[in-house]
Amino acid sequence: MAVQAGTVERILDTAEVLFAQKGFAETSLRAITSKAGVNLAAVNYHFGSKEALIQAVFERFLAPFCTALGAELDRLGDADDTPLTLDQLLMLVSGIALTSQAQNPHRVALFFRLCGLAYTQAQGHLRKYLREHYGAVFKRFLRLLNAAAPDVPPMELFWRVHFGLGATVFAMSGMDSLRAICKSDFGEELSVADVNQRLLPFIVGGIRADNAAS
Amino acid sequence: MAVQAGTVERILDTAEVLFAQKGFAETSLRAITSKAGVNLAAVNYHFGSKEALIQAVFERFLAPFCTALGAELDRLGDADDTPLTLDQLLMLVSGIALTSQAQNPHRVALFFRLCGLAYTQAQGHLRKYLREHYGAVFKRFLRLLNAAAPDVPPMELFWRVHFGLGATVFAMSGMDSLRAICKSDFGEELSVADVNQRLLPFIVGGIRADNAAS
DNA sequence: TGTACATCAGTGAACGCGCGTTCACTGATGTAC
DNA sequence: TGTACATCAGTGAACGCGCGTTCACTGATGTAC
Repeated sequence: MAVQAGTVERILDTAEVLFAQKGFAETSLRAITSKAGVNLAAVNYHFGSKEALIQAVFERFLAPFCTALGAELDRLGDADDTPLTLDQLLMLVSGIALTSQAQNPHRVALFFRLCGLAYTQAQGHLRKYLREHYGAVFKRFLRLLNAAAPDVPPMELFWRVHFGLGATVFAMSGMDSLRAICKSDFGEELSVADVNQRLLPFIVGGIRADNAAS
Repeated sequence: MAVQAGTVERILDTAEVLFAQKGFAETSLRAITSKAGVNLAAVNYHFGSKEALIQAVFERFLAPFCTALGAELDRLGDADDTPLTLDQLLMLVSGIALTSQAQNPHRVALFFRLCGLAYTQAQGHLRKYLREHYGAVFKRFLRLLNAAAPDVPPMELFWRVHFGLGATVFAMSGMDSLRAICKSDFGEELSVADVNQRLLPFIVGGIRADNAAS
């Protein structure tokens, strides 16, 4: 009854916010459905299970992002003739992340928080799903990074990329509390974009660092 | 009955491992007590609640670490006469983290994983507890970092330290799966110490990076 | 055009289950007189 | 030395609760004849 616009979308919209706020296990289907104004059984009707809902939340972010990233990489050409610099590559990803969620940039921070949760919470099914669906795009990007930082050995780069990923995820996850501390300690109110602007040089500096002595 | 050695310790030992493996919400008291071989009611008897058990797990790590760190900082002298370098400071923390858990270095990775969980999972009570008990030590350390990197403005440093913390937490959290990927992709089996050795230059490089233009 | 049936989004109530917590209790040990 | 009582670690069973999931059902819409 009452075919209001987009039950499925309302569930996804609500779920992504609540998951990011409290985590997957801590957010009940009852909390999601009551806040979304839909019937409790609607989640299992449309998605099949809570696990499938979690995956659907991630897919709604990642599918447009990966499509846009792939298209942009195709456009710039994969060939080694004009390799992109490290800064260009990171700016590219950061820019696509922002524009692929044109609606509001806040969603990007929210998504990284979900990524952080995906890594730290159990959710083995989710890690498997992400690897299977998006592992190829990640490897393609890693190859470009290798071309952009030729003096960093591939394995070293592998680790540094993950360190940078960690810094990003952590910064986005703790964004709100860190910004609050920053305001109370330094009296400056930074936007999400301000934090990003500080994050990029940190990562570039980390990736470019001199190799450790033995 | 049967006063076996250290019911309390057996609960803490088991809880810290299970929490790190699966998260706080996902680990039930029944799982902890049955694996520890103690009665289910023993947790509430000795700790009062599950929340209090979580805090006790953190305290058992942090108390000796902070004591050792404070003592070492006292020994080196807080005064500005011979400021420590960035590398020295980070090596100091890393070294104390390792030696304060003399038993086995594996516990350090485990602890950072718990820290990652503490940040990403709800657990508001835990963040409050950590800030109240250990915020002062952290601020003291931040002041020393400021002295060690005088050309990085304090607020910039604040953010970069947290980026570095994020990289650390994430690396330790995902340590096992990252090491597995590293082995399958590069054929090299790294130890936890090897990963740490790669992490330090990344963080130093990130903190030392040139400031972003505007 | 009218009727019978199929499809499908959505519903309300109930299901069984595992959870953290509680409570009356046991049995060993220490203490006072 | 002996007895009564207090303390305390630990126990077993039960408590109520919120959870994800299921199921029979409704009512609107589309389709075949």
